[in-house]
Amino acid sequence: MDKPIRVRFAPSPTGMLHLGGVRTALYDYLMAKSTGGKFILRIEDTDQSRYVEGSVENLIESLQKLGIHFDEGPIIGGNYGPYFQSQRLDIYQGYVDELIKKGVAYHCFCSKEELDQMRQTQQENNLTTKYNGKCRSLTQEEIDKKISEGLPYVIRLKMPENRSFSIEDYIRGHVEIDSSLIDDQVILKTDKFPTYHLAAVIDDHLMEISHVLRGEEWLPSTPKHIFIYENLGWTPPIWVHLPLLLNVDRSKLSKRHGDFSVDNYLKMGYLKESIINFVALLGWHSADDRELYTLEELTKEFSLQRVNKAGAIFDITKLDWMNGMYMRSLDLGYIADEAEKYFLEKDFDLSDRTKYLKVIEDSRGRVSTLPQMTEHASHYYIDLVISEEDQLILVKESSKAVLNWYLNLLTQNESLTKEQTAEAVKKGMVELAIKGKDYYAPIRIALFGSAHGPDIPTLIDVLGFELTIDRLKKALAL
RNA sequence: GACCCCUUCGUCUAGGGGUUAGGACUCAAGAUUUUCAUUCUUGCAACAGGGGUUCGAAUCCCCUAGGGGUCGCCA
Repeated sequence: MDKPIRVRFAPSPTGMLHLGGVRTALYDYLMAKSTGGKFILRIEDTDQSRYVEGSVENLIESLQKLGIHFDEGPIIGGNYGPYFQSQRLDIYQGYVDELIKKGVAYHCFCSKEELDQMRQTQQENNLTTKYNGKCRSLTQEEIDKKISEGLPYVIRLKMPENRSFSIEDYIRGHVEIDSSLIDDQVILKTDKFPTYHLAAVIDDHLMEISHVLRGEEWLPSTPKHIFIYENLGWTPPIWVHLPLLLNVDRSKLSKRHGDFSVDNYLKMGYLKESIINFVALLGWHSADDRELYTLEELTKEFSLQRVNKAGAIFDITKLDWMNGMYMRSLDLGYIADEAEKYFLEKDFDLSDRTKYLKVIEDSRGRVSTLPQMTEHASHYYIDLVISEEDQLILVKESSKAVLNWYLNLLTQNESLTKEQTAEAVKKGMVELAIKGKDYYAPIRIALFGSAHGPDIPTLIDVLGFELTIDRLKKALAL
């Protein structure tokens, strides 16, 4: 029997959770859920200089908002904690000592200036930039002396010279990388914090991670990780290097090209349902033609085998379509609740919940995001602004006849159902002997402020008896 | 520059030796609707190029090209 499936999402707290992270976290989550495994959140805060205040909170909140819940991690804890790497420093130190003892890691006292110089020279001579191994064979005496002098140092991995590392990647298959190309990676920094390479390996092992899902950008450094596993006597996890999410110009999704944070997309009025669904489809697809999935349905359908190799461009056009689909198909009350803050921002009076629900029902079929509804809905909530062109239509004799007919209808029938109104609309056309545009345009302009818009029964139904009459009178008064 | 990864419509993708290369988004046209939106129908649009292997290649192999990633005491 295979080991239980345990996957982890391990972001560094350097900013808001962005869509690329969501995709990784989502695949982690789906993988765990679909196999009865565990999904772990681990915070990789080993670089204090890049730490951004509030980002851990944002990461957790964003995942929660999207419904991607983790089984172990910050706040909720678990049997493999702590889940902040900054709280695991002692653990790393022990393994660093072990690696040094084994002779596969060493002290390096080279200064930043020296290293910069070295890199520059290498670049000028078109050589691979790599540590030159100056401190590789320092004697114990030399090391002790430098340490006692208080010289700062780092610990580097002593990569073997002539061997080849084989990576068996779940998605990419067999990848071979020659050790001579790999740098003597710093694994412990001057400040005694580990670098990613050390901390991730140790934690993944200690937390019994079975599959490491991460972006493809990690593939080139995987040999370093394998080397550490080997020398600590551990079995590496199954590597799963996910294709990258790309900007429209095909470069790696980055902040430079826009704000791809979850917060931002939520703020722009995209539903969590469509964000999840859309992001899931960036790199994964079922064998059939299906594209619409709830998170729960994804857990049933998702499989790592069907994840693509090529990077996927994040194109918002399809997200817009998908969001529109969810706007129309999800529960009306839910959409109304989600949209409420955008309506409140516009100072619309939502005290009449029934009316609000009708407004939402009419609006949601016409747009692709939550806030876009407010524009259409404004015709129901604020005083109409009728264009000069439309005013010319309203003052025509036939138009007045139409408006009067409706005014008469409404004053005589205070409570018409939509169906009854629909019948009345047809009757009015016959009685007045006015057809088509001449009949519909004036009434729609009077009630909605535009010749284009919802059908008349809907208009009257949403506006309600009083407001309809009020608008009719105002139009007649022009 | 070196190394690694990738390559089917503009975009997301299905297909993995024999298919009229399928779907979705976008766009266009038409239908429905009093109008707008929705919805429906149809259309435009792709196997990066060149060599092999094979009776047969989008599919397997090689080369080339293009794109991306990595080359930090960042992750």
